[in-house]
Amino acid sequence: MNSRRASPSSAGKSSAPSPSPWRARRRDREVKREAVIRAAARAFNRRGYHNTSLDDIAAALEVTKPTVYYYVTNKEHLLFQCFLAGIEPIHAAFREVKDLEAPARERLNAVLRHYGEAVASEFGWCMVRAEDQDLSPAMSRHIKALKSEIDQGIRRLIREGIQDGSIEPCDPKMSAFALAGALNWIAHWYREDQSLTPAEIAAAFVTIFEGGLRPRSASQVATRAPLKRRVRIAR
Amino acid sequence: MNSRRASPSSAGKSSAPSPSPWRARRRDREVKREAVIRAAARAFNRRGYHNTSLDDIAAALEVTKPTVYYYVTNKEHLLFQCFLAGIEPIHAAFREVKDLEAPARERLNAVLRHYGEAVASEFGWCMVRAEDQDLSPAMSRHIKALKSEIDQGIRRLIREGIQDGSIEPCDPKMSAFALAGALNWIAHWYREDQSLTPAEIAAAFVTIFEGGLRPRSASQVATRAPLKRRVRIAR
DNA sequence: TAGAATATCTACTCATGAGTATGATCGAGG
DNA sequence: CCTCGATCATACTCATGAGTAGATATTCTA
Repeated sequence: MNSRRASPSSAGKSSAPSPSPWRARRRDREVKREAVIRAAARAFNRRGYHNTSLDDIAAALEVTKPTVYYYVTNKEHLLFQCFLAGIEPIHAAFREVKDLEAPARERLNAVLRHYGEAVASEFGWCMVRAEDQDLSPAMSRHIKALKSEIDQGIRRLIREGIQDGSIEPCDPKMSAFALAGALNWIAHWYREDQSLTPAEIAAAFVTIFEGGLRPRSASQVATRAPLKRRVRIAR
Repeated sequence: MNSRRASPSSAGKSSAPSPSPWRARRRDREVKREAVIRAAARAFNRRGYHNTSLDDIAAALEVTKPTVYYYVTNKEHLLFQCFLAGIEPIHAAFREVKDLEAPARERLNAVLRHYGEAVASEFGWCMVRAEDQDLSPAMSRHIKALKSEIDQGIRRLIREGIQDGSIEPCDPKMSAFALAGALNWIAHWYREDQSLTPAEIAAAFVTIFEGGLRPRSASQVATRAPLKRRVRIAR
């Protein structure tokens, strides 16, 4: 983490003489800034936003609070940066899928897989839990807007799927809520040390969403209580 | 909980006829206590646990903070009470369904409907968001245990459904996470003034869970991009 | 109506944590 | 070697909010 200055020390850098130190400095600074954001994400993830002090974050980086403030303007912005880092891959997924020739259901599935992986990522917690309360009105609006984009994107894909016949007709709004909710919730239970990788989890979820609980095979075996479980009417 | 002194209070009670004032007092107290808990739930629901001070709750009840402390021991217990109030109907749903003769899928659906309604209730937020962080270790364990019971109950119903053929074979753990997640998330977006009632939302979700996104009808129309949307391969 | 529970208020304490003022340090360029 | 700017630490301020001490008010009982 602590990238001490890599200091190429210039020294006859090709012919180009001088803007290198400036550039190196700026790059260093950006690296450190990202380290701060990652440390914050990890801390928020573990203890929650309100139970994480900037002193905690600083301690995790082995620096002091003013140093943290040297890289971010305040705690709220810090959360916001974590949020952005978490949500970016989802936007990327939409872009990636945008111009694909494929039934909308498959495009939706691709987005959902990326979505699930993003939620299980280091920044998943921040992405999922930011906004609600504990944010200034302005910031809250901003985050809500970004989240809404994603919601609308999912709804659109569902509508397109219904149109092209690849998705069973349904209420796009409710379906989008159900899908996003299931995936968002991953942030509540997933921890690194899990047996499944984020990709595997996302894939499992997509399978569940696609198929539903009701058996596809016509079989439809028992419709009565099968083996054990006798009724004890008289309670 | 608070076992108030049953107060034999010595004094030849025995034949004594009228503990009525005592009883009335106790009832009053219980009513007020519940009012405190409801007020807290509403406040937590709106502004979140950490952004709600006990002064806020007191103000909502038009009393002062010490009065609130007269009815609950501290903020954490207050959240815990809200949690219990929220989770009770879910436990009730399990009990209700326990001795039913019906395919497990239908029993599961009944539970999920109650679950959804509970999450959309006044206490839904507290039930869903409690535990995580911001709770003492002991309380956290307690709440986790109660939540785990519900999770295990859902998994059990899924397993039973797979056995009796009413549910498509799947990973019970992942499926339970998906279902609970989708329903839990309702607490994040549902507000009273919605067009749909909690019952309607719960029903809609169960329909989605059951059927899945893939069309049931064999039709399977377009498998290619349908109308607009031409590819711009060259990026 | 005295006197007890019971119920509520006024006016604090005290810890925590966000954010800052100010000074030290260190590398680079002159 | 000295200065300058970038970086980081020490040591604060200040607001907030949980929880409490010690009244006071309100009933009900005797």
